[in-house]
Amino acid sequence: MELFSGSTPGPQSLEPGPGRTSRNQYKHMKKTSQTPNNQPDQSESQLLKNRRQKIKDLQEQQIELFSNSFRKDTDISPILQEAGSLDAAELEASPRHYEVAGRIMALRSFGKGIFAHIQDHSARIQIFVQRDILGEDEFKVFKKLDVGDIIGVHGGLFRTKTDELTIKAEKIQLLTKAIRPLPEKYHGLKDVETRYRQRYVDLIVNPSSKQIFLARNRIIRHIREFLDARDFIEVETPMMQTIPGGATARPFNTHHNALDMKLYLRVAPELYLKRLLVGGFEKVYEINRNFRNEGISTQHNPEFTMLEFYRAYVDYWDLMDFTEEMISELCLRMTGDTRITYQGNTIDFTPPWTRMPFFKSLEEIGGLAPEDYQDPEKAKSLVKRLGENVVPGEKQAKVQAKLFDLLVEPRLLQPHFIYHYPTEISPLSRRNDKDPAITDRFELFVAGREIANAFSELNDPQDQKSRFQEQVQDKEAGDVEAHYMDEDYIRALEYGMPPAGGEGIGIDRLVMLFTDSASIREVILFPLLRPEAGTS
RNA sequence: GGGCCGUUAACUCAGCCGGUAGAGUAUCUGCCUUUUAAGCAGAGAGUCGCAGGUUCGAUCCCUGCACGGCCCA
Repeated sequence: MELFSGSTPGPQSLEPGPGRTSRNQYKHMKKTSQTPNNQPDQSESQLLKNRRQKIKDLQEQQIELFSNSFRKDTDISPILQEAGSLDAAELEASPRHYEVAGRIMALRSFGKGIFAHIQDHSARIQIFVQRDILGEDEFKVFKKLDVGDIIGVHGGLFRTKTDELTIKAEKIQLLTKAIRPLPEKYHGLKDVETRYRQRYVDLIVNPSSKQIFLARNRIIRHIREFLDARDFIEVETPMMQTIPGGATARPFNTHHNALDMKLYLRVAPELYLKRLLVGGFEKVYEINRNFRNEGISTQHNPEFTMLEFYRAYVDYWDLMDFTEEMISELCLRMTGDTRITYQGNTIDFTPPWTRMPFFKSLEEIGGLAPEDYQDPEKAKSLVKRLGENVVPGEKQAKVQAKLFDLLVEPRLLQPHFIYHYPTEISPLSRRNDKDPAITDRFELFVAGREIANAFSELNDPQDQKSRFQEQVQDKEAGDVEAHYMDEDYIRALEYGMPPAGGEGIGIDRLVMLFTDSASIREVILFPLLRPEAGTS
């Protein structure tokens, strides 16, 4: 009640009358450009014109349009929980009063009584506004408000004839006037482009969209808890790097003016996290953005979020167990089960998951005979026949990886660890002790896509140097994704990096799985889009 | 980069064989104090993505471009 008693400055309610902030004062306030401009604009839609006229009317009645003097005493959700079991008589016997705030999402006017729904971050509740309770003047002002406006409401709880918990408004204060109308209440906002460009509107009107980002938050929180509980240290390493490394990918270029220095946005944090292993951290992780200068698709956004973690004194086999535990536990905490439904398919994360060597998968899942992928000419012609290009001079392992991408990856619906990738395409992985042509590396596939990439780390500086040199040759031969030489990283390894396992998990793709989203853009708040015509 | 599809009122969508555009919601006016996609009566609202072409006439047919979606690379 104190809020409405006049102890705080400024207009306290919709009651017309002298207020502290007059229209003229408005002009001198900061953010003037954000206050409504009442100049009629010929090109503007009729709806916006109506709103501006309404705003002018409200201002003439000294109604503050953007008041920040209201303090709510509860979210809406607790009200619904507390009173959910109380019937109409119980509520009448012991009236409960609340101060709530939220956005008007629906209005049903009956002349002298108006029903509205207001929505805050927690829930939605109905309010009932009556002329005889609010008073004639204040009621008249409320009738001018629109769906989309944000208001503070003081009132007592009751149940309507249809048994809906409703706040009978005794005071109402306008907190934010909306100038633009919200999309239609029934169909909502469907246009995909508008949903991505104007995510703020999407989040207001599409609860399912909001749920995706709440789920994303829970997923990341669970991962942090999982790692923190196992004594991992979260760190932040450079996102602007002088030598981009840690992944075969094309970087974004940028420039530091004061240092007049070329910089790259990182494609991975890997080499820095391993420097930390050299420095004595034995369990580190980072959850942050990577940037890769490549095409955009339902699976790729140029900036995306990756978890990378490194642990000394474990190998890739240990990491498979660790990954099974982390993701099956995550699944259990997200859904109460170790299975999910993704795009109509049931995916079962119950451990253990299938583990299969890379070349074996080409045979068993890809249906190839050994000579199909071992014979360079056969492999190349097969790739071409499947519709993919072969770059002249491309390494055999790259061709084999393409065969894998075409024939195996799309078929890996259930979780699969594919391990022992060729050394040629794994420049940072430890060689297998028995066969130096393959590495102690695996990738995790779920729903036909790569979710994780992990390996026993290469800590032999000489071997690492020669692998970098090979990459540099590839780069000189025109491979824009090949690694750069990183002398400082070699120097770090020369001080001695403990044997370790490291893994990267694509957070966006994980979120896609647990929110049943077909496109990565559904799980990124503001996905990259080309500039809208006329806005840049 | 290629193929297919889309772009019509603020939102969701119709629009037939080419004859200068409709509905619902929203908005505005009036009525209505327990509704909930409230209701009833009336009204206003459009650069049919942009630019060309064909045609007496183009939202519609053709070409190019922009943005988006899906698939392929």
